[in-house]
Amino acid sequence: MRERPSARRSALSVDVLTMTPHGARLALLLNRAADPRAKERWELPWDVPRPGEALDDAAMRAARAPLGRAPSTIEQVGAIGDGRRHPGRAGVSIGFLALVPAGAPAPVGGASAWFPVDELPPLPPRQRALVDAGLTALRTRLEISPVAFRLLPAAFTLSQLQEIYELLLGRRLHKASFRRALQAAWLVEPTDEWRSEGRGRPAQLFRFAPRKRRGGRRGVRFDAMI
Amino acid sequence: MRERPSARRSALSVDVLTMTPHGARLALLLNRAADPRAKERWELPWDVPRPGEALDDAAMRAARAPLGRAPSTIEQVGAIGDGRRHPGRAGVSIGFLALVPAGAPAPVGGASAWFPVDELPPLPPRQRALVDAGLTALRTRLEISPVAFRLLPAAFTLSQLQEIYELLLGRRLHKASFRRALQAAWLVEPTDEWRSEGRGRPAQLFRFAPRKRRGGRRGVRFDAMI
DNA sequence: TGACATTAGTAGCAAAAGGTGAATAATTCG
DNA sequence: CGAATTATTCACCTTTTGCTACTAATGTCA
Repeated sequence: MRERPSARRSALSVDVLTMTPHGARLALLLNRAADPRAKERWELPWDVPRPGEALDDAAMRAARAPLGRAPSTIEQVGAIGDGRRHPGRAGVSIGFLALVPAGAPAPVGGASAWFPVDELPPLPPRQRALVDAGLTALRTRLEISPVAFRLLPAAFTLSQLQEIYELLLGRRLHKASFRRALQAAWLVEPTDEWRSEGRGRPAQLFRFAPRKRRGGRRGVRFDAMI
Repeated sequence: MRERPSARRSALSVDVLTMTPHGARLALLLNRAADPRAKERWELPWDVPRPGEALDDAAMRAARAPLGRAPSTIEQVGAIGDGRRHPGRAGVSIGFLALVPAGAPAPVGGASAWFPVDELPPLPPRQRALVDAGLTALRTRLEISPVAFRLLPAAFTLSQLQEIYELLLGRRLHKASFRRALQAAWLVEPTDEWRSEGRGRPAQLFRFAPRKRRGGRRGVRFDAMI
């Protein structure tokens, strides 16, 4: 079982937002609160970096414990150091987004569970703010970082990929346009496998394999601003 | 004169990347190193947050001291907490990007100076990494956050705005296309002032005034990824 | 004063990119 | 086998973008 961070006040914590698709929704991994006096019963996995340890490594440790394995990516999303309460009473908490491919196993033991992000239980205020920042970052990075691919196994169907985008964007996308744009960007390559998912025509499996940038000259886009 | 942070080892520092356009280049504000034994003679302005003080407020203090006034924006760019050296020997350093409109006065006293970002003197390794992260963040946020407008005074010409974009993107943009996209996004509104800048036709001044979003339905763009 | 250089701002067109619905393909189920 | 279901592609049309060229307003200098 994992070692729980000491209850002593610490200067710094790393708090992990472990996300995975669960059906048509995004799920977040929460730990049962260690402190029985805590008003909130659940909290983000968190830990205190060891002296000299890189923040990413500390976050990876915190993510690994309840998950039972390493997430496919971990990236920083922001630091909060104001008066809002943190379960470890850390002065500053740094949020990390950990992405787990769909089909993740249940968390280790009964001390952790997945929650749909739109039905989260009450959280310590600072962690609640980190969750909001992380969800915003996830959507912001969707078009510039391969986050969607990190929420899928190495081989996936284009319909699965589109579902991830729809889940993260919160709206339906047109299938033909989605595929045309994807192919034009040389981001995926087909494998020679096909998956039959019950009824209907089997789908070809693709893998994430970004190719060289073709002439990337582009004007400026102002329509994504504010 | 500003109070220099204590030389004691601290758990945390906020380090500020103060940027302003200088001619056709971006300039960064550096402080002369406090420690005479330091190999690098210059360093990013930095400070240690007071207990209970929000990180943004601490960063604003650190930015204000050498600049003599508040920057137009300050935003977090990332935290580094690995083995790389920091002048205050902080365990973790959080980088903040502070933007200053063009035409900034010279820094306060002789303890600070502007340097073009592509000709920076040697910096403490951790601060060097923060600078790189900050420049990347600046370019990444260019299309989703009004950073370019924060590098200009409240009233500006469209040519000035285009120059900022060209400076940040490192490439020339087409005038007609730039203006057409800008007008279509309802981001600026004309004032009734005109500026005569020596030779050539006088330019109308505009101000940043984002209007309501017109139907924002859009497909997914994959061409900005990786 | 008038030709010319210089900077600002616009039009218009062709090409590329994007949105949409329908057609076609390959399966499972009954 | 035929209906239902899912995948994949096509064809058509609209919007966006890149580009060249043009007009406008000012300073310079002979």
